[in-house]
Amino acid sequence: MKRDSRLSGVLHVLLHMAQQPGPFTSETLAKAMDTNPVVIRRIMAGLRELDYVRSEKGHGGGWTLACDLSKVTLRDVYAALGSPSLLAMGHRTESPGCLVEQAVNAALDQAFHDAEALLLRRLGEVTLAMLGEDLRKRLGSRKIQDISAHRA
Amino acid sequence: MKRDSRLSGVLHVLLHMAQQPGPFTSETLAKAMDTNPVVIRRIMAGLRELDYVRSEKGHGGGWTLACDLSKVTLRDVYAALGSPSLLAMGHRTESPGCLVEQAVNAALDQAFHDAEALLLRRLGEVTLAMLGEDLRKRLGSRKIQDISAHRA
DNA sequence: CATCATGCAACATGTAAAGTTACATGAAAC
DNA sequence: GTTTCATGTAACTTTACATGTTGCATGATG
Repeated sequence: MKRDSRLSGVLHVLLHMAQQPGPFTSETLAKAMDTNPVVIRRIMAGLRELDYVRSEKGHGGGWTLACDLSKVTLRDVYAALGSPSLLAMGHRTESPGCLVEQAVNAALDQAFHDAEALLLRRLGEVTLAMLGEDLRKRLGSRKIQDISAHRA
Repeated sequence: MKRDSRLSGVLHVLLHMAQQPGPFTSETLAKAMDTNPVVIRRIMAGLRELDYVRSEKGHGGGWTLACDLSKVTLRDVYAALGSPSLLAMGHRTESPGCLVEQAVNAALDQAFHDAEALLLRRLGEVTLAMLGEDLRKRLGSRKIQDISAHRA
């Protein structure tokens, strides 16, 4: 199954934006992510809706952070993407008239639900600020890498 | 994202097989699952590899259970399918030369790994025998439903 | 040897993310 | 005001993968 990488992608973008001021154009961000500007706009649209970022048109326009990074968790970002399904597995039918199917679904649902809940809890425990802090540690003494120097 | 339903499907088949003796043809099982015989053969191939089921050709042939249901867990069945990815989300690149990407991946991996581990643990706690027991409870006083009477 | 069943390869379909193209909208620079 | 830059969005193409389908080879039973 093809895996959804929007969460990873949007976090990457946000973290880059947190490293330097100034608005970033979709094109700049797209180059850094090795993707297309339209894709950037798509995944950022949900964040703008929730006022996590702001976008402006015209000269000097682009994307700007507009939230307290210590107040936004990875779960919030996930929700901003529309809460796509987390699990790669599901049932074949949603209305099981067959008792065998019901028994199977009950067992799987239990496990799936627990895993999903744990995942959401974990995502809710990490803020963007914490991610930024972790990044700073990784950077160590090194200079902060300019986004334009992003290597694919 | 489209969700993989092979685990649900194969469990459905196994549980049906546990309800009555005799070999089942792929066609019979396929009708019960409202799918194609070839699909049945595909998902059963992995189980045969691990000797959970046996298949025989020719007249009177078909699929037969060949394991102790109290010794095979849902996790075993999952593994027999080739351990397809459990989570619907992943990273964009696997070799992150970018420190930002590394920081993001580290955070997500942590959460993903925990959820995956929990899910596997849960699946490992349920045996096919337990599923069968649960099914018997659901059946209650009702007669055991013949597989040929399976309603879609 | 005819029939039934699996084994398997090859191809078709459905779905969703990801990528692309095209054009409209609005803001700043000149 | 018109040119330039940037987002907004719809429509389309591509890609990946589960699923569905067809055809034929293989082997077992009657």
